[in-house]
Amino acid sequence: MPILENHLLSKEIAKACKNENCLVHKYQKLLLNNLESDRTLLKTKKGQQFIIEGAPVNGLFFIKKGIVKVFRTGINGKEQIVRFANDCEIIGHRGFGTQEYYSIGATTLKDTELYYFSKEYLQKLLLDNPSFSYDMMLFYANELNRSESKVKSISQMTVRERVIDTLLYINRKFGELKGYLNLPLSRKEYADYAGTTEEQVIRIFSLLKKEGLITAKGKKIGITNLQNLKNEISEHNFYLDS
DNA sequence: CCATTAAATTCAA
DNA sequence: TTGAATTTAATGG
Repeated sequence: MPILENHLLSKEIAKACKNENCLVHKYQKLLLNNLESDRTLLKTKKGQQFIIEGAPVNGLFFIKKGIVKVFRTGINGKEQIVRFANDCEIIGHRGFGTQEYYSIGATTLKDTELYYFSKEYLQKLLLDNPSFSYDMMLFYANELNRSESKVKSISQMTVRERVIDTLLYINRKFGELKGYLNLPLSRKEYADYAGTTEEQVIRIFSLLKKEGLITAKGKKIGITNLQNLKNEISEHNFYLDS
């Protein structure tokens, strides 16, 4: 790859990602500027599904820029959203090791650019590069932690608490933009993450509005009393940053 | 869970 | 930029 192109690519990444822990950022020379680098850049439009449950695993996705929801479909056909992911996150890692098929699906929530690395190439990198392997291991450990917390939250919290927890998660992860959560989600998506139904979410939102804890204009949700929301779930405060 | 109405979002002219 | 068409929210049974 020509030097100039490398340089532009690096600058582009540095701009897209200011997170020091971002693996693509940290290992960009290894991942992107390597001669043997086996990657493709995938440009998807909003609402596009790029991982289908049950499809064979050939590699791993890194989000270059955008937002993605990762979900699993239950027996009843109900969608359980596992997590939301934005810039620099890894998608599809569960199927990476021994698994042959994806156990999750992933859909973009806005126009998103993804890097796709082949399994073979990443395996080579992991074998050759201890530091990269270590960071990947930390990532997996953290993911495991997170998913265990989530199991707890779904089994021990009330519906109202889970909805509040979801709001706080979105707030933590995506922040606010002029008074509203910086990610428009449908009530159904809140429900799918909180493990409840659309109607429950709508009713709880109405209550929270009456109580002056949140405001809502369509898909734009504003948190007006963050502290009180936190207080309600404080006895369960096992959520780790994610 | 479903039906109805209100509201918001999208899309194309 | 508008408003008609479509999708989504909210409520009550």
